[in-house]
Amino acid sequence: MGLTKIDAYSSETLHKAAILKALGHPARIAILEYISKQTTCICGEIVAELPLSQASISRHLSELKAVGLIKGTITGTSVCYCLNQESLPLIIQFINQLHSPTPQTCCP
Amino acid sequence: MGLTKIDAYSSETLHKAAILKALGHPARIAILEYISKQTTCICGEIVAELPLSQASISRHLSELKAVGLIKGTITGTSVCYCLNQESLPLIIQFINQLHSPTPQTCCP
DNA sequence: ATTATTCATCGTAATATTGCGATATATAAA
DNA sequence: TTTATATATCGCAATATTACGATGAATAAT
Repeated sequence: MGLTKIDAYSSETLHKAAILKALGHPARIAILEYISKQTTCICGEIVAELPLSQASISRHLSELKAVGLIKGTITGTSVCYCLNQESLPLIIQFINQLHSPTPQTCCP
Repeated sequence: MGLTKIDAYSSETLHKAAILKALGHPARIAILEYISKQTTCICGEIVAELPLSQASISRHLSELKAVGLIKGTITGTSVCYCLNQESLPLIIQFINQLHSPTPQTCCP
């Protein structure tokens, strides 16, 4: 995060920022969209979906897992991933707070 | 963005990632929340709101403006900022796509 | 037991981000 | 015109991110 002064913000602000930062990369968006399209969890098919190395995909998955956006379960030699729905309401609430139905009328 | 392979993704994926990345910093979240709390646009009060230098705030504002999250209008010597509601539906749709009402039942 | 498969982690190079002081720019006020 | 005020931009140093090959760890298959 560069030289961010993290002690200047509330823990909730930091939490939201961490999740949104994890969402802010095209590979991770592609991963999440792929997972969300499936009806069951995904076991070891993600590397084939994106033009990134296995090491890079694993890193992105671990970032998504670190902020709680996905859950992973080991089954045999592969790992099954699915979305963690519980992580989303915080972000939905934040975006909705910004998306007012009565926008400010100044700033033409 | 480090060494991101941007040519591997659709422009819509890149667009979403850019907006979410802009949202993924606590200072920018604090700025947006402050702006959203006001009923009118904000003219030159943001620097006083956060413990960052004027240069740093200006940089964050320009990043938010670059991805279309806010609009700025020059009035005299100050600049008035307000949210750009048009930028939000893309993100709302993305999050809603993830937030399925019937979550996957595997991955205990 | 050995080998194959799957995923995680380490180490490294290239690039991006963050924050700040200093400075530029532009309007307002005197 | 000069001065004050407000915001933007430059240049820098510190740190973070991204991607990959190589390697490690753990289970499955032979």
